[in-house]
Amino acid sequence: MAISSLPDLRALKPEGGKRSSKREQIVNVFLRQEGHLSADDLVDLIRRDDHRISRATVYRTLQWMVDAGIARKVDFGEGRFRFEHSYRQPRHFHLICKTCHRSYEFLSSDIEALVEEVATARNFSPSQSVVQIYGTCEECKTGKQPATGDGHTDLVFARDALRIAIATERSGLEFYTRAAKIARDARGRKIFQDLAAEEKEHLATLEARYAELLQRDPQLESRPTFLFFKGAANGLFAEGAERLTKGVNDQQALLIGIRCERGSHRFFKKYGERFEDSEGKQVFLEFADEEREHLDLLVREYRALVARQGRTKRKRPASTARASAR
Amino acid sequence: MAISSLPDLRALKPEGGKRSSKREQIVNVFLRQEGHLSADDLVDLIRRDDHRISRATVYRTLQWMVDAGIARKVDFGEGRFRFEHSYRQPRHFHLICKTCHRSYEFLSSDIEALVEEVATARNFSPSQSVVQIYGTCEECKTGKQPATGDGHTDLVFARDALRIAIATERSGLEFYTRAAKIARDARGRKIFQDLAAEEKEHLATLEARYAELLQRDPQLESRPTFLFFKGAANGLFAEGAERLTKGVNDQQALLIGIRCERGSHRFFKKYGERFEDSEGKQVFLEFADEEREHLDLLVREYRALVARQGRTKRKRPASTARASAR
DNA sequence: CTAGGTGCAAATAATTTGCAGAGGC
DNA sequence: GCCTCTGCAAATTATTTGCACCTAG
Repeated sequence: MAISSLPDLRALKPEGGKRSSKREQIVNVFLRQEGHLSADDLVDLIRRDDHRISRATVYRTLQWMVDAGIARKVDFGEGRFRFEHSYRQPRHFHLICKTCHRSYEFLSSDIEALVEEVATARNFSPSQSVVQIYGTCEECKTGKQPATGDGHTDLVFARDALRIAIATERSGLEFYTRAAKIARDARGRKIFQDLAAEEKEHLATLEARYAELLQRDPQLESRPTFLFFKGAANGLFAEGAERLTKGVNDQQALLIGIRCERGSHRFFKKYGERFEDSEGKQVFLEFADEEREHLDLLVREYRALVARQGRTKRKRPASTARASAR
Repeated sequence: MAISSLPDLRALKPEGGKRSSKREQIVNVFLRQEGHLSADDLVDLIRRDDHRISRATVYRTLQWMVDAGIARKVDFGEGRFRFEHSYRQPRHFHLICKTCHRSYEFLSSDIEALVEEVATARNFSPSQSVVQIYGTCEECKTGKQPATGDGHTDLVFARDALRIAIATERSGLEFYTRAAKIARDARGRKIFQDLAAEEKEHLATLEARYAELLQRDPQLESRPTFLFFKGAANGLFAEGAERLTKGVNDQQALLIGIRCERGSHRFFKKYGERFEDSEGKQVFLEFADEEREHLDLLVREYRALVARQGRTKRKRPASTARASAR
């Protein structure tokens, strides 16, 4: 939850309003806090520094922050609102402990997808969704402190992004290795071998980056998952790799690869774009680019293959012509 | 949302409190309404009949209803609570229109499962979860009335239960038909054929019931989905049926069948148990029983097969012995 | 000088509570 | 008669607003 480096407030949408020491003071105190503050919590905090500040100003500043996109108003059903900063904080869901009233954040690409589906089925245009799981947290159940406190979300997010990227890379490596093995055409085999080599190299890079991340926070690995995504379990290429059996020819293998790379590229791009500037975002976007390159390579190769076959055989069937189009 | 037949209030947890005309009046008006009422809405409604009723009494009665389990307090982030009756109403999620402030209900077994997973991963004991999708509803976007109003949830729920049951039955029929085709042993083939016949018969029953349901509400089929469940799309046996290829022997086929029936039985039982008495609940529970019988039959057959093989061959391998245990 | 920021106190809005009277058992 | 329900008015809680004053640009 903590913000590793405070945002530059001067750069942060100063539109509409003149500089005011009070407002800046409130914003600074707010951003320095972690967790979900109620207006009252914030008033108390501010009054430690300066007890000549009015409740109304705090409310007004909170509203200003929400409008400026610095803060988000969240409702935990307590009969009052709480505020969380949105700077570097992606939209997320909450686990809310009814005993200690603390709340924990998580993100689930899977739940998001289902929510999207439900909305579509009902012809509903969703603008925002709330997922709140009420219950009892581990601490309140067992009485003991959980091993991992509120780690820096930034790092945890980067960790989860890297884990997904690594799983995808591993399944990609498996995929291209298999593809190279069953390839019939020398040229096709070369492509798959090259891609396998590239995946291997990239995998090493990602793993190094992961190790480097762990060094920055020794407990990082034991912190709970923040970003849930089922596709990560076996990697996004796992299904494709499974389909690569002896009977598959080069063209089919290319098509399966294209489908996997496309899915992967889309996932990483979509997620990368959603976040504020952060290490995790960077991981997502870099990976998306990587996948994009592979995708382009495969598509080029596929087209070349089809063209060669067109010269040899009669002509390519309409269906594969369609499939080769982006 | 409408209650087809009003519950018998006298039977409804009258514990703790004497009969009071005012309370009964309020409860009756509340239960007659559909949708999500705010305390104020209810006060207005009550005052149409009797304007000598105090706001405080309405609040007290609402609280009483929540305690008695007749009503649920829901928070749509408006800064005040709304109330919905829980009689015959399973816990559900909401789509909330920010324009017209209406809300629509849905249930998603899939989202529930993911929520459960997240909670488990975080060692969190969930007691309740809130899923709210905010946005714009179809009416507010297009301006025209949606074809289907607020249908009786009871009927829609029964419809969805039947749809899932039918899809499962269809995939079950497909599964047993295939299994009978590839069975090597005459006895195994007989079992699969019998089950296929049974599925066919049961399928006809379910379809008749579905048709009967449609007659009760001619628009029923066009009402939006209430219960979302991915497994329904192809039926719970679809995956199993796919695995039934030539290479599969009778023992393996039985195992796959057992796995499918078990999954199916569990799903229907779990869902059936969650709801208040209703047609949908009945559909779920009856189906669960049916699957349970099939499951038992398959398990018996599997054991018999293993025993026979044990006499013929050396001895059964440990792994299959384990698999045959419930 | 002037628009916007700030404090204070009063206003709202939803909901709860204290208390005295009313009514069922 | 007792115990609970009920109405009324006052209290509480979270938040907003009116208004006069203040301050940076």
